[in-house]
Amino acid sequence: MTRPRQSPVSAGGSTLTIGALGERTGVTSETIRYYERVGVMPVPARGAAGAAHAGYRRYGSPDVDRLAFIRRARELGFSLDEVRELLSLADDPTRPCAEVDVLARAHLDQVVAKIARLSVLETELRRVIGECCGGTAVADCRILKSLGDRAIDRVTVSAPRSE
Amino acid sequence: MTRPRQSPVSAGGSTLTIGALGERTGVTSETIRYYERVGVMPVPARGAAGAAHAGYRRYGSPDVDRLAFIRRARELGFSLDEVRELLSLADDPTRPCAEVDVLARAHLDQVVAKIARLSVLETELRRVIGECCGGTAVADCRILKSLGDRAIDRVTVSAPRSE
DNA sequence: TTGCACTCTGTAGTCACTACAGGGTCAAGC
DNA sequence: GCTTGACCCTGTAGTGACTACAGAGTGCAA
Repeated sequence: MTRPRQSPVSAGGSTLTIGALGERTGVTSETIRYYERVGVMPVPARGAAGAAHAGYRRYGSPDVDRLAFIRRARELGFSLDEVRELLSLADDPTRPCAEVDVLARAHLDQVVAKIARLSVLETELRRVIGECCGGTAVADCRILKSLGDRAIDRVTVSAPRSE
Repeated sequence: MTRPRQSPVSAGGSTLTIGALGERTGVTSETIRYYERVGVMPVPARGAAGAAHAGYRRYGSPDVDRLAFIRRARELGFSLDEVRELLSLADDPTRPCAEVDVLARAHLDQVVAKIARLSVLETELRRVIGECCGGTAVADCRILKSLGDRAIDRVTVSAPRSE
């Protein structure tokens, strides 16, 4: 948590260590290495043997941009697969913009569907909580009784995992 | 998908195979075994050696009830840890109902928070999509440009993983 | 006897990280 | 020169809630 030493690469320099890159983008070093491993971040150059910080990853401003892009897409809820797709679209400026639009709209649909499912859930939970009579023992607990019911069958909640 | 043979245990019988239990509750055999492994479903009796279906798991109606309870709680978005807690509450009828209420309310809070985060995300996505000018090449794509921005910094979206 | 549906165990994969172990590299302070 | 401590390296394993598969056994009908 404390920050007694500056990152080994100067703040304004064009080459950044993984930690400095992480600081600029709000991503941890471990996550950056993970992104490299799964191929959304490129394999970077390394400090030469004998030079300062030999073997350390070296990043430049295109990497900052790319990582910021990834982070923002992730914040918007795109999966890493979708991010990969967006990046490959961005890398080839001749491809049609419509592809991006399709991706974004599909994602929006997912978000809207997720909100709808959660809203059903909220209503259901409020109903279940509202039934609590304040009894002292769970033997009479209406919440548990309600969970034992098939009451939710009334609404269409499909896969619970993607809630 | 086809169903040419009936489950080996008669539909009205008191002992069910794992497949029959799954049919009644909409849970796959693999998931039921998983629930057993992680301790939310009890270790069931088995068919005796020499008897029919030796070694097969045998379930009764309490198991149907328990699994239905689990499934419904999962549909309401409770984690398996929370389900375990709910079940242990239900198993001891002398414990106070308030504990269940606390669990359900905490969960409701999470659901409400999740909806709020997703709604921010929806707005943001709609804005981003609305910016698409219908250009032909991604070189001019405003969606991609917008993803390159720091525009979302205006809103508070924290961990993307729990979206 | 063959085929098929179902069951068994055990292991590995999914997603997007996160956490660690066990080591190397540097700079500052004593 | 030595220690301390911040940072970096690789590789592996863990998370939650399943899902998928391999390779084997069981039982019934044609």
